[in-house]
Amino acid sequence: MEYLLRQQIEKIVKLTDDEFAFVLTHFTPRQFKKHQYVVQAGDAAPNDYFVLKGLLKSFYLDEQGKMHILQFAMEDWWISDPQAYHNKTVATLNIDCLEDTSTMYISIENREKLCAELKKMEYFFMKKTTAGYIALQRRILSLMSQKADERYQQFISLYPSLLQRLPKALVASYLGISRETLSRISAA
Amino acid sequence: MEYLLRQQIEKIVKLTDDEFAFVLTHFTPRQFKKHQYVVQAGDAAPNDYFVLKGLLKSFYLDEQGKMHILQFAMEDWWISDPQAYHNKTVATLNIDCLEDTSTMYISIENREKLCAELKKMEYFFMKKTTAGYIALQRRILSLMSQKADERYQQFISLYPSLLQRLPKALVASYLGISRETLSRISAA
DNA sequence: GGCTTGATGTGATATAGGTCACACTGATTT
DNA sequence: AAATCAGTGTGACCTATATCACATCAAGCC
Repeated sequence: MEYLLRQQIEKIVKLTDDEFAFVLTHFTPRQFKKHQYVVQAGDAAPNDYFVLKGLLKSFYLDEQGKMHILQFAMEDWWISDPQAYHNKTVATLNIDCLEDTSTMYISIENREKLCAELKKMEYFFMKKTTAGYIALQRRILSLMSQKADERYQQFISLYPSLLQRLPKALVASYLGISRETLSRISAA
Repeated sequence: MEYLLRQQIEKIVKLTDDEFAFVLTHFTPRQFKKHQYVVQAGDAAPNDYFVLKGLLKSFYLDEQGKMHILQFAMEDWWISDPQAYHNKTVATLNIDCLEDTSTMYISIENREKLCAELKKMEYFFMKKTTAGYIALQRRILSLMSQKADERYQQFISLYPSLLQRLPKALVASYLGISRETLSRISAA
């Protein structure tokens, strides 16, 4: 299934077979079961996971124990606690699986090595991070300028396939609204 | 004043005098006056500005003409419309000056060249973008999990120096709350 | 088959924050 | 000196959304 990873990388930089084989040596496969935690707040979180199959969420638990979903990740997406990962600190986020999940992860050490050894990969990660930055900025604008129902409509059009695999309560949490409000919105 | 730029870069990668001179050839100085626009929604926005002196804001105008501030930038900060910049599309954001400001900008073409020619700089931009990504994620969490007054307190402790240079109405817009609400909060 | 659990809907009520309107102060402009 | 304008405060009222409580339905489990 690693071809998924190669495919994604090659959307940005072309690799020879040897190069890809080299890239692969920096990754480790790992499986998780539904409900299993990949990252727990308070623990180290030195890995960035590329999803081959399955579905996960990353979330923050506030002081009142309320859950706020930052991200979902399904096939072909990446997920981590970026702060813990890049700054090599302890996680503030949690990541768990909504379905049985199969991943390939790269540790921050391996990533640094890989980037140093194969500049194409540094370029790849650069592009990926930049795209992520732009997406986050859009999300901030959406939180600031749109009403609950507009954000929901936007979610539907952006992620139709995700929608079908997620309970509505989780979509609500991602959108920053309550379960009940989302229920009333989607009824209308 | 270019030493400010060198100083910032060298927090992440060390440069020889020659290397920095080379880096500098990719930048262009430019001054703006208070109220002047640096980027206007609808126009191209192919430059990323490093602020030597002054203060700017980037903002989005929604359909109702309401302003939503995404970012401020003062000395030692960078500002652009990242989407327009990296994807070479037309701007959706506006950037204008709150004070007379002096910048050095790098066009996206020059940045690509520079990164290709001097891998240290690619590494520098990578670090900068990653840090930005993490900051945006924190802001999303803050918008989702904190009340207006908590967000304001956080802003005060994060950016005490900015606070003094900004009218409260702009701080309110950045925090995603109304002028009036901020006034009542800061009174309490 | 009965039972727990997860997902969803919906009514009643509460509230944070928005909106509108107006007042006051200091600058800046003419 | 008068006049405009930017920044700020504050009262009255409105509304989107949260919260609480309960009902329903389906699915997996003993």
